[in-house]
Amino acid sequence: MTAEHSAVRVRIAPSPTGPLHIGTARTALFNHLFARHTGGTFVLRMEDTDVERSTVAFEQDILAGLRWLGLAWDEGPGLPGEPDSGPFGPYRQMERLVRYRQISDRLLADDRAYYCYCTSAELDAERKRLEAARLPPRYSGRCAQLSAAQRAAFEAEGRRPAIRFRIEPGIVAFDDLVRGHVEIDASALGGDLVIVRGDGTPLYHFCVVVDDAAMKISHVIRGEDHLSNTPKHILLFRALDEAEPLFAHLPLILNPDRTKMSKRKSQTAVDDYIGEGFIREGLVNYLALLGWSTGSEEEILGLDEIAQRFSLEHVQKGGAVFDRERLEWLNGQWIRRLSAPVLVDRLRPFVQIEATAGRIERMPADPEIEALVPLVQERLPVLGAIGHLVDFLFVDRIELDAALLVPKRWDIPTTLEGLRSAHAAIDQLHPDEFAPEQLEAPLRALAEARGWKAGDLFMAIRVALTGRTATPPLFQTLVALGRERVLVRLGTAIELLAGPAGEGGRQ
RNA sequence: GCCGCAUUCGUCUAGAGGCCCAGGACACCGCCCUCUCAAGGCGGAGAUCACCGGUUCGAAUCCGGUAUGCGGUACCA
Repeated sequence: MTAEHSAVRVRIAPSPTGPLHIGTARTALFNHLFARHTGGTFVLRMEDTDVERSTVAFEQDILAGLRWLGLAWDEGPGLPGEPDSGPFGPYRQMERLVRYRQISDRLLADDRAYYCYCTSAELDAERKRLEAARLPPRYSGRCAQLSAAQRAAFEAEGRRPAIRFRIEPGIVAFDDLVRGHVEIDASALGGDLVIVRGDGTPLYHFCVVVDDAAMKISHVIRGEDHLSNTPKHILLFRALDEAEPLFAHLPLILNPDRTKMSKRKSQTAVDDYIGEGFIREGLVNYLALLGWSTGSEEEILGLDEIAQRFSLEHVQKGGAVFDRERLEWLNGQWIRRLSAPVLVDRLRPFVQIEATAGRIERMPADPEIEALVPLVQERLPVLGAIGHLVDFLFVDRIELDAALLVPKRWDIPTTLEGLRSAHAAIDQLHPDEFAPEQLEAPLRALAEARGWKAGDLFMAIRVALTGRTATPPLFQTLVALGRERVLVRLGTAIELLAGPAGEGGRQ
């Protein structure tokens, strides 16, 4: 890091043509980390020049998602109706049109660019012809030297010209901060590059350079899919007489089949992960470790710790397959680290969803959710799993499967006896004795007196109370249910087993 | 097709000439703990470091080639 040069300025430049993508989030993260580590500035710029596909809803989604992840930007667009923040605004490209116009005019005046009157039909035909001849597609340059008369003729036809930037022959080289020295022959770039559409709107390769220059971006940290485009950008920086930034191309995040991660094959929307109950700590930790490592064996790290350790030298070169299982594990690690009040906050919306969907009969109050924390905290890979874990606490009637009620080593008569004696034992307890420790002793004693394995008795009770064989610890569950409901549910289970479908029905 | 980049256990990765017949983590299997499920602890299996050749006393690490994969090649970003 050369500290004597101008300060580090990095950016994330998403396109509001879809919801926040996991890949965009990761690129934003790396930029943010680099800025934090170097004391630099993190800029957010919306690349909304694809008017057809850009929407304000997507823009909002992206901003909200980045904020949710904790990736605050130092400069960027403001909320609707609010001013942008930062001295290099505006930070939405569609609000910077005059600038692009000025620059393209200048390029035109310097003859670094020219008007091209080819229609897309003509261009398509040309491309097809080249492909048929097994030649690389490339613009012929037939508008490169038009006379004023020729231009006038095209104009008279009503053709709206695009603007093309002249790609001069030569080798373009740069030193990528993660890949090292890269050289590309400009002749492989496909000919002169369209920088402004026929309708006057500027194109990505042009805007990105104009803006990175205007916003004094020092390091362009982006996905590897832009590596091959970098020479175009460098040529543009030179034509504009602007200093080239340093480049760092991050490895791609991959589908399981090792192609670039896509909506078709993977879950790519950050919203969907949020909706499942991934928490920001888990997602950030996981994303940071996709293509980067500390160089040591540390792996459970918070954003600040990651920022301290971050460096581009430890960025991996090869693509990384997105591994949901590892994400879930990391997420669970972070859920376990949350304090009870924070976990209650994070859990509340997910409990609400269960209530709204009618899977539980009412929305529990905060103290009730907090009481759940010890039962669920180490059993949640994602917050959305809360429903299935504790729904039996919030419904009047549970579904009981008589077959499930009978523990593996037991038969129906034994189960009935077990449940009846458990009912009696619990019935004898004073309501104010209803605590985990006070429940366990008598029930264990009961099992021992009858010569049962405690586990079998407990399992019968568990299923009678919850309908399930896998639950939080039994005695905590009993307490959470409360004495009355415990007795009622034991009674219901006994009836079910003693009824026609139960006793005598099986075994 | 052309151009570029990449390649260490199934997956994420450590490794920057001898410490590596390759370490950690997820997933998997087993054991322990244990009222179930988790969590946790311990252990196991899993990579001829893509391949071939070279440099070197010595290569996963350096060089060359090959293969495979991926990315780019738009008046998308």
